[in-house]
Amino acid sequence: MNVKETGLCPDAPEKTGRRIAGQDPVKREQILEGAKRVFTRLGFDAASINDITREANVSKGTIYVYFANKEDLFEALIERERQSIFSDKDMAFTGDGSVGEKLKRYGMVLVRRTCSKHVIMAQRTVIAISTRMPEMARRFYEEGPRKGKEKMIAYLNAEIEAGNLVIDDVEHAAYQFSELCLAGIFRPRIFGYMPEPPTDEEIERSVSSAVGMFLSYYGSRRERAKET
Amino acid sequence: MNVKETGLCPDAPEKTGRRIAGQDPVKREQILEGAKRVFTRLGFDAASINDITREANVSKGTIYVYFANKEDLFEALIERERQSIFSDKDMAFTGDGSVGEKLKRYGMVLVRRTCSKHVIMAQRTVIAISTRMPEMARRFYEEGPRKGKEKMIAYLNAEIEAGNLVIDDVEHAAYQFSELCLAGIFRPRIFGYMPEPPTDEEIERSVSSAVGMFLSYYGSRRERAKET
Amino acid sequence: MNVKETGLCPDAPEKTGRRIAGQDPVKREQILEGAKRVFTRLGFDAASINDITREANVSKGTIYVYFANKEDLFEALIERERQSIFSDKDMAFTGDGSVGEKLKRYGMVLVRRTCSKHVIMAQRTVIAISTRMPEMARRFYEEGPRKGKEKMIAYLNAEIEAGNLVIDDVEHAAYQFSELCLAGIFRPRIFGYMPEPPTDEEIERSVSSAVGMFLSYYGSRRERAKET
Amino acid sequence: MNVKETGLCPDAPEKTGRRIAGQDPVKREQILEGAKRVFTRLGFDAASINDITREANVSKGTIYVYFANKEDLFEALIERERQSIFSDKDMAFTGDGSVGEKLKRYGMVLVRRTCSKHVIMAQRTVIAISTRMPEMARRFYEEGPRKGKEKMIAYLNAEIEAGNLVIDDVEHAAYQFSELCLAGIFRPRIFGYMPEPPTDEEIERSVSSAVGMFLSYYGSRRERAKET
DNA sequence: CATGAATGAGCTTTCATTCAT
DNA sequence: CATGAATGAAAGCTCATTCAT
Repeated sequence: MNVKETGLCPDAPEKTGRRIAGQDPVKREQILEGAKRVFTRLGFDAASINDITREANVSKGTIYVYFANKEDLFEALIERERQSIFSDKDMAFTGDGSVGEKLKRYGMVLVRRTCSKHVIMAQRTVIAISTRMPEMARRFYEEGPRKGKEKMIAYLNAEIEAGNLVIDDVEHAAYQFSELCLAGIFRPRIFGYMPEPPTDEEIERSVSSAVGMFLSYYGSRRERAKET
Repeated sequence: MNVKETGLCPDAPEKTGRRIAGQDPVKREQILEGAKRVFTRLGFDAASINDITREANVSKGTIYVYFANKEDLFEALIERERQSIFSDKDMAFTGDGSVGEKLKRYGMVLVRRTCSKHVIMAQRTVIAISTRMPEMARRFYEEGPRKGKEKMIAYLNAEIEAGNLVIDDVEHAAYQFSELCLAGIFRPRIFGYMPEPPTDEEIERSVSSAVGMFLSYYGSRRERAKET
Repeated sequence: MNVKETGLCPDAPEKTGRRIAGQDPVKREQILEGAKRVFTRLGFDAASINDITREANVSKGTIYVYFANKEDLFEALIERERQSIFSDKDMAFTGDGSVGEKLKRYGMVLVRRTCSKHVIMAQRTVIAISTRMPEMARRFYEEGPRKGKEKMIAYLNAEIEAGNLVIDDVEHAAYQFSELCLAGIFRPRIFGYMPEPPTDEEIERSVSSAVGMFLSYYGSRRERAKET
Repeated sequence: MNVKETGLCPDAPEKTGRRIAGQDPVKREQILEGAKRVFTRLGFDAASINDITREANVSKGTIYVYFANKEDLFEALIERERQSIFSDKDMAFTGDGSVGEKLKRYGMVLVRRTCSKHVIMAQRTVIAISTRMPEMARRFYEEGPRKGKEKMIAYLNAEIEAGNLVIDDVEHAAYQFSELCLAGIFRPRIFGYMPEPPTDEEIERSVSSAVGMFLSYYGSRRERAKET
C-alpha cells in the first residue's frame, strides 16, 4: 500500500528528530567556511546569519537546511575546528634527538599552533560563549587541549621509564611544560595585547627557556649533566 | 523618598541648580554595580540595557545620561573592574621569610584571584569583546596582568641584587613563574572545564611546585642549597 | 520499485510517451489524501507544503505538477471533501414508516455526519478561509449543505401533496428542521466547546424533539393526531 | 541601601512574570482597535504584526510592550470582543407584552447581533483558531453564546412557573429557540454564502416563524389559545 | 535631571515556490 | 515527469536608543 518506505526529510533537519545530513557535503563545507570567517571575525553574537549568507555565498534558507539554527551551526563549526586544530599529526615525539630536543620540537609546534591568528580567534569565540553553552566549551577543552596533553604524558612516562626524567606528578608536569612554553605569549595573545602571532625566534626563545627549566627540575642527574 | 544623597555632589553645586551631566557619583556607581552583575552573568551581547536597568534600579534614560551607549558603559565597567581586580594591595612581597616563602605567598594570591569566579567571568567578557573592542582589551591586559608583573620584576631584581637569584631575562622569568603557578588551572577555568575555583589545597600544590621549579632554575647556588 | 500503476492512465496513453501534466489520478489522489490529513489537522495556514509532502509521500515538485499552488490544492481538496461529505447516498427518504420516522432517520444521519470529527474540522477550515477565499467557501456551502436540503424539500413537498404536512415556506421549513436537529450540538461542536462528537443517544434525543416540534407545527390535523 | 522598592517593569511585560499592564489604556485601546480591523479582515494567520502596526498607527515595539506576543494580543482582543458582543444590555425579557412578543423581541436582537458583519467575522476567527487554541475558543463560546442562554432559561422557567409554558428540558428548549431564529441565516452567513447581514424583514420573518413553532410546541393550552 | 513609553532597524527563522538534474 | 536542494521574501520578535514629560 505504502508507496515509498523512505521517510527522507524534505528541506531540513527534522524538527523533532535528529539531524539528517544535508545531502551535499560540498555545500555544507561552503557554509562552514563562510561561518568560520564570520564567526572568527565577529564572534557568535555579533555575527548575523545574513553575514554568513554573504560570506558563504548561499541563501539563508540553505543554511537552515544544513543546520537547525545558529547555535547548531556554531557548534558544528567549533567541532570541526577543534578536530582540525588539535589533530595529532605534527605533535608527535618521534624522530631522533635528546629529550631536550624532542621537548623543544613539541613546544615549538604547540606555541606556534596555539597562538596562531586563527586558533586564538577560535579560542576567543569558545571562551566568549562558554557561559551560555558550557557543554560545548567544556568539550572543546576536553577534546582539544586536554587530550593534546595525553601524548605528552605518554612520552614523559616513557622517558621516566628510561631513567631520563624523574617526575612525581606527570600530568601536572605536562601542564607545566605547556604553560612555560606559552609564558608571555598566550595570555597577551588571547587578550589582544600582542596583536600578531609571535615570530619563530620569539617562540624559540620561550621554548628553549621552558625546556631548560623543565629539565633542570625533572631531568635525572644523568640528563641534567647532558644539558649543561 | 528622594534617592540621591545630595551632599555627595562634588564641587559644591548650588543646591537649586542643575547637576552637570554624569556628575552624581552615587548614581554612577549604582549603574556600574548593576552593569557588573549583568555583564558578568551574561556577557556583553546577551546583557540588555533593560537587564541593567532592573539590576541597578535606575531608569533607562539615566543610564544614557551617565554613559554614551552600551559599549561606553561596558568600557567604564571594565576599567573599574581592572582597577579593583589588579590593585596591588595584597600582592606585595613584604614580610619575613625566604625567597621561596615570598614567592609562594605571591603565587597563592595570584592564582586565587585570577581564577576566582568573578575574575574568570570578567576575563571571559573581555576576551569575548576583544575582537570588536581591541583597544579596550589591550588596555585591560596592559594595565591589569601586565602591570601586575612590575612589582614582581622589581622584587626579582632585588633578589638578584642580593645574590639570591640568577636570572637573565627577568621579565620573562616573571611570566614563567605566573604561568607555572596557574598551570593546569587557568586554562581549564577560562574554558569552563573546571567549573569551580580551585581549592586552597589545589592552589598550594601547584604553587609549591612552581616555586620549586623556579628556584631550581633561577636560584643562586646558595639559594638552591637552602631549598633542598 | 516503480510506484505508479501505469495501467490506470486514462485514455490509453502510449506506454512509451510522456504523461500529460496532472494526468495520473493515482498520484493526484495520493496527494489529496495527504493534504486532507494535514489540512484538517492544522488548517490552511499552519499546514506546510512540506507536511503534505511527508504525509502524501510525494516530492514537492510533484505537488506543483498537479496543483498550481497551495490555495489551488486546498480548493481541490475542499471540492472533493464537499462531494464526499454531502453525497446523498444515505440521506434518502426511502423506506417504510410514518413521516415522523422518516424525518427522524434523516435527522439522525444529518447530525451524525455534520458533527463528526472530520466534518467539523473540514467546516472549520472552510470557515477560516472564507474571508480570503470567499468564492470557495460560498461554493462549499452552496453545493454542500444548501443542495443537501433539496432532497428534503422534495420530500416535504411530496408529503404536502399527500396531505400529511401543511407548510407555507417549504425551504425555510427544511432549514428549521435541520437547525432543530442540530440545536445544542452544532455550535458547541464547531467552537470546540463540545470536543467529542455527540453519542447516538444524544443525537436521538435532539432529533426526536425536533421531529415532535416540527410535526406539531407543520403536521396536518390528521398527522398530528397520529403523533399523539 | 536599596534605592527603590518597586520592581516596575521597563518596556515590556515581564518575560517570566505575569503581565504588567501597559501603562496607557488609550494606547492599548488603539492597538486593539487596529488589531480588530486587521484580524477580522484577514484572520489570525494572515494578519501580520506589521499590518496591525500600520492599522493602529503604533510601532512594532509598542505592541510588544502591551502584549507578550501575537497570540496574546489576539486573545485579549477576542476577550474584549466577547464581552462587548455578549453583554446582556439589550437581551432582557423586560417590558410589556405576551410571551410571544417577548420571545420575538429577544429573537430579533439575537439574530441581528449574531449575524452582523463584525460578529460573524469574530466568530470566524475564533472558529479558525479553535484547533490551535482550544481553550480560547472554548472560553469564547462558554462565556459568550452559552452564557447568553442563561437569561433565556431563567425567563422560560418563569413562564413555566406562571403556567404559560410547558417544557421538559428547558436548556434544550432555549437552544431550539435560538437555532430556529437563526435557521437559514447563521450558517449561510458564517460560510459567506450570504455575504450581507439579513434585513430586518428577513429576520422578522424567521423569528416570527420560530416563535410560532416554539409556542405551538411548548405553549400551555391557554397560551396556545391566545396565539391563534 | 530622571523617567519609561515609544521607536524601528535588525535579528533569527520559516516556507511557498522554482528549477537543474 | 519526479525529485528535493536552493531560494529569498516575509514573518514574529528584541532591544539600543531617543525624547516628551
